[in-house]
Amino acid sequence: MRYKAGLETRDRILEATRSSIAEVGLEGTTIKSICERANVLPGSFYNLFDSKEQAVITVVRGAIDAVDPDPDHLGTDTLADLVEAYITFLTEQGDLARVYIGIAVLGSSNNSELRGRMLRHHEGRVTRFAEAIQREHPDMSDGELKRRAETLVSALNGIALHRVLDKDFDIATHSRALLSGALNPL
Amino acid sequence: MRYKAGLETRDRILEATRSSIAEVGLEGTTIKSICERANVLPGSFYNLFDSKEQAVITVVRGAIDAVDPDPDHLGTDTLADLVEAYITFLTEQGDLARVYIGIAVLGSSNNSELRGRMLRHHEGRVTRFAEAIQREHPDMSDGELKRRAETLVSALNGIALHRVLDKDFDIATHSRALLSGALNPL
DNA sequence: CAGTAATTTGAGTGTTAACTCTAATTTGAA
DNA sequence: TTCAAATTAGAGTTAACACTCAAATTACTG
Repeated sequence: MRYKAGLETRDRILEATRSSIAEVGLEGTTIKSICERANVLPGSFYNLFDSKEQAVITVVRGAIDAVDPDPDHLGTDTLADLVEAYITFLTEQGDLARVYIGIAVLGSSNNSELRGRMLRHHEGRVTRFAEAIQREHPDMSDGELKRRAETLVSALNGIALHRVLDKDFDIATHSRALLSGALNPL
Repeated sequence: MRYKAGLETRDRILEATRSSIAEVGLEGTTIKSICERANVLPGSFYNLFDSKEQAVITVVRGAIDAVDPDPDHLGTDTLADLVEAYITFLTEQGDLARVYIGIAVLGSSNNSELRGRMLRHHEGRVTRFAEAIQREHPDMSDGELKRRAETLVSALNGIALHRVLDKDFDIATHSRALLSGALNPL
């Protein structure tokens, strides 16, 4: 049972955790950095969360959910829709996108809970892309569908990742280039 | 001036640092983990290196150099050659490849020395790819050349990165698919 | 076979991290 | 208004980290 004050503090702590991961990464995010951003003392943090990891996982779960704008999975997306949705997520949800990329790619190695969650998420994403390709190419074999989906999802992640290093990197143009065949102009 | 014993210890420490970064990442690599792998005590480590960071940078520099099998830059590589060289590096230099991907992508955020080094390396790599594209398409504009090179390098890194999460991921097939246009079979 | 310089030892230092605990304060239902 | 439960405060604990240092040992040179 929680009072209103506790729930508000909890929200502040999660927002602080999110911004801290986005700005300084998982490694740089400490109880101290979270508490300072949230204007809270360690005792309050541990009154609401069992561990730092619990707060981090809550934030990451939110980031994973935000990647997929159609959780109901209506099955009508085109490949271009999926790519555009990813571009939109990356460009419009700054902090969450940074958390997502940071963890998807690098942070999960230590933490088996996060790692498992991210791997399952990735599997689902590849399936989603494969189904979209199949809608456009009904005769393609399952193996080929999966292979193409994997290439595309990994390549998109590579592009998203580079933005973490270079703030001005134009994600949208590069992502669309993957689909338009601009890599192989022979 | 160093005795032979010291040089051998130095090699053991660098090899230990390399394998530690490859296995448990930069964050999991501690003086203790290095010294245990190298069969050395902390005092010996600090007799040969000024800091942990110095050993790490030495290892990373080796990984960066190993990516490029033609440092003389003869200017005769085709795009396919460059992609194949990267595939070879990733598949045949297991530990170094893991170090490279780990740092290129995630580890450099804390460390400005590493970050600067990696950014310069990336720039050089994009230029290299752009020149290879130009050799095949002499009429393409500089902007377009750079854009295509950036897309390709980032996408390749995304594919390489996914192998860190999934040991069985087939880097070679997916990397070649980027060039062959198999992403966009419309 | 000195003697000196390099190397190794391993206990020790200072710092910072996550997390705990008790007491004080605030909340809100009866 | 009362009072038990929820919340907050903040000093304190434990552990792990990078790194130091004086003494013991080993490697090479003349």
